[in-house]
Amino acid sequence: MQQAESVCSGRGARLTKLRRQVLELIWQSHTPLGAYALMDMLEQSSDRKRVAPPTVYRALDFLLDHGLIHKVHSLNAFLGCSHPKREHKDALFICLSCGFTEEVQSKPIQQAINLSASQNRFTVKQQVLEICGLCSHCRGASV
Amino acid sequence: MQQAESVCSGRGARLTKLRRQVLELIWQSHTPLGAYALMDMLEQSSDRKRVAPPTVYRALDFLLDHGLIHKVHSLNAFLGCSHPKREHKDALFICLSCGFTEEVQSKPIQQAINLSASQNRFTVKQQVLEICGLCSHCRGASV
DNA sequence: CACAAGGTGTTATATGATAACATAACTTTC
DNA sequence: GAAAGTTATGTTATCATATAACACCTTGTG
Repeated sequence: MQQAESVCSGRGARLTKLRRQVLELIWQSHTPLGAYALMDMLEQSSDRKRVAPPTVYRALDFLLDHGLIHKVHSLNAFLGCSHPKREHKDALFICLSCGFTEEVQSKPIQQAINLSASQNRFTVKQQVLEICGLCSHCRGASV
Repeated sequence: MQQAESVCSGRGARLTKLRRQVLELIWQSHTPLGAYALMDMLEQSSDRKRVAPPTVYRALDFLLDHGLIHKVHSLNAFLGCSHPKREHKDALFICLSCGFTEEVQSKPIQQAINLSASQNRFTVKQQVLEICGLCSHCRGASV
């Protein structure tokens, strides 16, 4: 969370109360959160009355822009980024059982993707790699 | 399309008129189609009057289950699968300019992902790899 | 034919996301 | 510290994506 502060102040971006609250909620959950769930949680957990969708989406856009969260496309949900400072592309391992989601950086994966892209003469702008399955915890237990 | 027939009959699945129409529409487009676009196209292109969302989503679910189409999560859209017979996991290269989307199988990518999964003691059920950028055509032209 | 299973139709509604415009809060600059 | 400008948030409406629940029809089977 202090990281977030420093990232923002480092670029003159304002981590306002709303944005901070949204970021905290996302961080407190170790499973990805949808925008409407966030709206519910904001309503519950604070002085604030219910915010409308644009409000929360703007906060999310801000956090996305500054690399403080990721969007999980296969869930339409949002997740705190574990290393907001470095520029990075990484894989998300998403447990279908407990929802726990881990962000992993892998050079081999990245190299293989870059290789495949160049073989297809393709210029990569963005990539989404989301791997759903069972985490080490849940694959032992029967689900 | 004959492939689709054989896949279905091979497992006693019924490729009904509706399902066939949806599949044909998806195949005729070389860019991914959204569910509501499909509903519009069904209305236009056939005897049929406008179908409701559940109808088209059920057809899509059927086609997904049988591996005849893929869902492109980053676009919330659907795309014909190029090799419905073989079991496969692959990468989608999606051109942001022309929308052309190509399904690519890459052993190095798959090996790297499997390696990373096993290092994280993670059992993979499904994976989504979507790479957005510019195709060989569009990256020459200014966009 | 009667029945069961599977498929489709229909209505309503949840969830995800954005456009357009109004108001409020914070920063400069003077 | 007030005026002006910028950035953030509130509000209303609306579009897009997706599913739940239930009704009806179709098809295959005994």
